[in-house]
Amino acid sequence: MSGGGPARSRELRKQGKETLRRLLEAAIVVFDERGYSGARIDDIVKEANTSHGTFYLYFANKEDLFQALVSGVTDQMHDLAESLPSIKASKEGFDELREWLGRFYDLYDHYHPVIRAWTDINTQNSDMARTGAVVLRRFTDQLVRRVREIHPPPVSDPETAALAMVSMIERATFYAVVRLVPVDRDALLDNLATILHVGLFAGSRRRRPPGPRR
Amino acid sequence: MSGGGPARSRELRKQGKETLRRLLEAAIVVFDERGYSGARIDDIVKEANTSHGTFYLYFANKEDLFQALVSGVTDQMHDLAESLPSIKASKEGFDELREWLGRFYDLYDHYHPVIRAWTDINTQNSDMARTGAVVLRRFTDQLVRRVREIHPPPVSDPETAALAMVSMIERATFYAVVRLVPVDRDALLDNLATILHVGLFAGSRRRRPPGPRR
Amino acid sequence: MSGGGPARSRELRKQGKETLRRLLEAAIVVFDERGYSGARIDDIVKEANTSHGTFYLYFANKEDLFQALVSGVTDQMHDLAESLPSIKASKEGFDELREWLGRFYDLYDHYHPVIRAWTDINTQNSDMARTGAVVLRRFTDQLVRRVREIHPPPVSDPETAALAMVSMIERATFYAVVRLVPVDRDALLDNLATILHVGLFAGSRRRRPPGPRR
Amino acid sequence: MSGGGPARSRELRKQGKETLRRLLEAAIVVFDERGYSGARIDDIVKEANTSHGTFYLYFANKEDLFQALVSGVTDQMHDLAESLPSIKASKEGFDELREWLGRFYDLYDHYHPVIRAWTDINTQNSDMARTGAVVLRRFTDQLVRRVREIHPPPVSDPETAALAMVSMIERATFYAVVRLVPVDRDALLDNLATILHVGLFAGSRRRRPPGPRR
DNA sequence: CATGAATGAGAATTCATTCAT
DNA sequence: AATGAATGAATTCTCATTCAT
Repeated sequence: MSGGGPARSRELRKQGKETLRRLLEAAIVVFDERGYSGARIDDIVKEANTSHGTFYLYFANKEDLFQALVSGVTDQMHDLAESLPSIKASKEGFDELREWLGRFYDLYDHYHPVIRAWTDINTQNSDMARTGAVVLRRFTDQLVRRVREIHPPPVSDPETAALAMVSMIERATFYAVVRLVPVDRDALLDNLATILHVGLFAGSRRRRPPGPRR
Repeated sequence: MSGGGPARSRELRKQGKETLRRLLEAAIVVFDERGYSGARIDDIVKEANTSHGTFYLYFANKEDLFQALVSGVTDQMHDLAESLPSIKASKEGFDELREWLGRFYDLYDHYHPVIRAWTDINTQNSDMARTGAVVLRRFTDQLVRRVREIHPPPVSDPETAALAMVSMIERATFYAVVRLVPVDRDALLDNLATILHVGLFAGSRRRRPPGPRR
Repeated sequence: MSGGGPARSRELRKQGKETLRRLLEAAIVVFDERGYSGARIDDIVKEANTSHGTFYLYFANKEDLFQALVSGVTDQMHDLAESLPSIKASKEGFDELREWLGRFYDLYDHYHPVIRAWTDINTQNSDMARTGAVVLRRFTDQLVRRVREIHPPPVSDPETAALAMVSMIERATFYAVVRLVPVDRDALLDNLATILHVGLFAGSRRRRPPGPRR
Repeated sequence: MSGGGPARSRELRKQGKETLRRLLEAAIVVFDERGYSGARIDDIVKEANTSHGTFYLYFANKEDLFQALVSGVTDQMHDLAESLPSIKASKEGFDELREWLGRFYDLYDHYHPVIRAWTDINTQNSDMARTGAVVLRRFTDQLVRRVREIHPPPVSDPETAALAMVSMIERATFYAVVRLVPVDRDALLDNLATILHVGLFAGSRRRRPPGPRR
């Protein structure tokens, strides 16, 4: 993950890279504790064990740091969307789906403070909101593609169905990750995978796919 | 919707009630534009066409105002959760479900700036987060109750299934309301209702329920 | 003299006007003591007996305050330029010229900290520099007009001659006002008036105009 | 021009001298763009293509660098003042005067950012202001000497007349050099020389000295 | 000699809240 | 009941200077 404005214009040596990394990780921690707008630069540098002035060597301001984090998350989200496999009716298909959901969960788990703040930065016309829409789009588009591969077509409107599925995955993961509901990772993933798999193949199969482990 | 701290202890005449109402509505507008922590008292009083000093005649501070808004939303959310009807397999059952989703949508549409700000107030240990969890709980509990009424049982784990459904409804509505995806109210509601209805009755019915209008 | 950005958008009552005036006068004092860039907002508000926050009620920042001062000076400079009388060869003409120089001196005396900073704010492309050029232009233009009224023409190139005269007046006044040379007001004014008057009428008169008082 | 504090105590090799020279020239450029207090060490080292740390190898701080520049200018100004020739009524006298003004112009042209910054350092009691007064004094004293050589005495008060002349020369040159007025070097110098020469010899001559070339 | 990194004191700015009218 | 003015604590940001390599 690369630095913000000021850092982008300089060549960073080993020490510089390390400091940059520390600042980015510290920001995630502080955003988690206090939210984006509640986070003070001061909190971040303390968490990163560095000084106030150093912060501004790497980022123009808090938003610049946030941008750097967001663009990192965005990249990984895009890769993840790309890697959504074809969804097969078989047990193997179920397992692949569940495994993919697991990777989504883990990414979300690490970056949820950033993702959360992202949603909160209410700037209709900013390109931050635009970026968010693009990420969402990548997930739904890829899911639409996978749904279209299924015969017979499980739904009449794959576009909206995909949006609904992504909504479900995203928010349920969010609730779990921020502990707003007391559900553990495996239980959630089993259930999500089951609901999705059943929903997509209920019309063509008699029996349920392998149920959740617990 | 009632006033905050200072206002609570006073009897409000007609003029006072009007000012209070203007402040609350202004706050929603400003929270929409700038988020909770980005909203300055100054913005709110300007939007409400009143003065700085007047604000503190009605609210102890910004959080007090926010509490007033949240408790209004919370009450309405609870009423709405309560009103979720038994879900029947019939065409009538579908219509009732869709109608209920419509009421959810409209409530969300008006208050989304408040709901959004809710997460902005990140402080894990505040009772604001607690309140959010309670609202979520009410929805899932009520939905679990309705799912349990269905025979044969459509899912093996009604608790997690309900969580997934609520997640889907909430987030898809959010995406639509804040225009992060270009879908209109009716199209979204038709599709959500269909997905939920099919999901709950697919096992016991041969044919799809009435499809979306468009 | 009117206020800066923030103050311009509000109606000021008596108390507000008084505070604004105090801030502007305080700024002149502080600019004199420490120069423009050396002046801290803190110094200014202390001199004005008000608080830090109050400053920003009237001005967006130091430059905004400076702009307000400059535009005040500019207006008075323009009026002064306008009031340069026709220059007559007579004793009365000499007296009128000297009186006008006296008004220039007094204006400069009060505002020299502002004028000085103005010159220092080296911003080739800013409109501040532009404004300075305009003021200079007004003086030279008016002087050219007055020189052209004289017969026979005392100089072959009135444009550059006027520039030279204005340069002399401005800088000599500056040296005197900031005490870089030990010359008092009356002595300087007598001499300047004499030099100018002789320069313009030497060709047509035999005798010197009434000499300086000392 | 010699280096500042730290550099003074060291013997500089070829590379060192080159770096020192680059820093001094860079400072002039940056002072021109941003003024003295607006100039950051960072700007200067970037302009000089060197690093932050290197700056402090040659100068103790920004003021030290400035002192080095000022003392260079001061020396050259003193030499220039010394070199003001006796002013003769003849065509040759006019040419010598104009040539001297040309040297003043060129010196001013190169160092005007330094001269300008000089006033930016406002602190009345600093010896920097003292130095400025001394330079001014040298010019006026030398001019007084030259005026006293002229018979019959062209003015009754040579002291103030000299001050007025120096004021005119300095400020007109300044206006021209910083492009506040659109006049080119030769035109300005012709006119200045003419005005001075006529002023000093008008009483004893019938005809104008050779007019400006354009 | 040279450099990138780090530092922290100092200055600017914001904004919730109080107050006098 | 309403308001304009004032306040100052909290925060952001800048930049001269030092340091380790």
